[in-house]
Amino acid sequence: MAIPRAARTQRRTRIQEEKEEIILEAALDVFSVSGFRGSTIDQIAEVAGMSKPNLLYYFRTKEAMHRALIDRVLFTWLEPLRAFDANGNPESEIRSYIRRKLEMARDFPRESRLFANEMLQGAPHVEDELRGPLKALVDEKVEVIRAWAKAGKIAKCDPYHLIFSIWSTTQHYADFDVQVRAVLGDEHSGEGRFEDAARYLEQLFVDGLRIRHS
Amino acid sequence: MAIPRAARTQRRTRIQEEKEEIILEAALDVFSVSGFRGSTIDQIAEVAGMSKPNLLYYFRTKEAMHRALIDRVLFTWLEPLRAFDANGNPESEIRSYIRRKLEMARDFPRESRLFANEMLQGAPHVEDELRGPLKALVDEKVEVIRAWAKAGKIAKCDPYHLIFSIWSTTQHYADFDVQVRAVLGDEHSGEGRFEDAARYLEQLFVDGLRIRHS
DNA sequence: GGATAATTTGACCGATTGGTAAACATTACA
DNA sequence: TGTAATGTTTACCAATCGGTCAAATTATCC
Repeated sequence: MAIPRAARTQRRTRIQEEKEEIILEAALDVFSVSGFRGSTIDQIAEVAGMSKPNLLYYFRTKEAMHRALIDRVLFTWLEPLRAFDANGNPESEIRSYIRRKLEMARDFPRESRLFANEMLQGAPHVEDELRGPLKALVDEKVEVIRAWAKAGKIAKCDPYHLIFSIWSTTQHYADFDVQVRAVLGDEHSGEGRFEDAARYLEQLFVDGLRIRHS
Repeated sequence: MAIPRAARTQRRTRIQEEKEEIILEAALDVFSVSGFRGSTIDQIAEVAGMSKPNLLYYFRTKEAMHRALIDRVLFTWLEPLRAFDANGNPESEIRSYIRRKLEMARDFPRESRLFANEMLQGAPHVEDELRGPLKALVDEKVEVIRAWAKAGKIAKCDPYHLIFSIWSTTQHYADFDVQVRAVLGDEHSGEGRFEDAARYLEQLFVDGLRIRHS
């Protein structure tokens, strides 16, 4: 008789690690496109290449799968912000933060969409994490930016909205990928568009559009 | 015997207009949160306060409801970009475009989320509209911006990515509303946050962060 | 007021949903 | 190699899904 997963206290088997990895990979495929409600265990099972009961042997509910996925993604997702260094100089820190976020949008678009889906639905599964760890981390970095502004190294601006604007502009290339491709047309939708985006965004944040006042 | 909706050629009844309005309103509530796949006709029927068969009397399928909703939203959603005037001066045009988009995020968050949900799912219902009318409109405005850059009124930059960045930064306040509230905390989540966002974004796009090169 | 068309609903359908039970197969380990 | 634990599958369940049907109700118009 198999022991229900939640009751296991022993170390995880090799097979467990492998299969759980495969399942989470498949779940990411499905959840990131259809959101929690719109995804079905059958879909995930098919992508994972195993039967539904087998899948439910490793994760007892659809919720548990989603939970495990969110937990894993949330940590790595905040890595770039964590790397934001108070001792660095504003220009290089902001430039590299934009670069890193953009790289994540390019290399982990499914993770970005999973998160976006969760936000659109009102964050029913992660609101605590948002109000807790996320807010704490942002508050910390906000102080860094405020200090820069106070020291005259950067224009006075609302640091919260500055962070929001970096998040939104970079994640846009993952979450709204279809729209970006459609608007740019097939000829400009190659991988070069991330380089274009990086160049534009760095310019925007560092220099603005340098609009001539008339 | 009732005449199937699609076959009707006569003018629409008063009741038809009212009920279709109620249904689309309810459908917007539901679809904008859960996306197409994640929403059910029963949910919409309950929000609309009528029985499921009654709802299906006005829209024969879930698809038809979604379609009608998307069609209605798409048009008004592009209104701000259409208003973008080639003859205006760059600063006021960009400022007011940002303002208008931000107002839409504030006043029509459900419409924004409906659209975002559709994008996340790969735009299965609207890809044609993106590649057609949307791209055409953007291309037109891109030429305006290019002309401004050529005339030296504005910094040289990729106009496509400029438009993307205005879209993403403004819509962020509708689509990621939960996150914005969580990070700002309850004390700064009042209606004033839209004024703060507008001030910050206008500054960003017009002047940038004026980072001192070190 | 009566006929006729438009609207509304309860009962129902087959398919799909999340999840279970138990038999069966495989692995790890003494 | 035997055996106990782990892993997998087939068959199935009640609930919900999108949607139909026919009967009942209501609005419209002469």
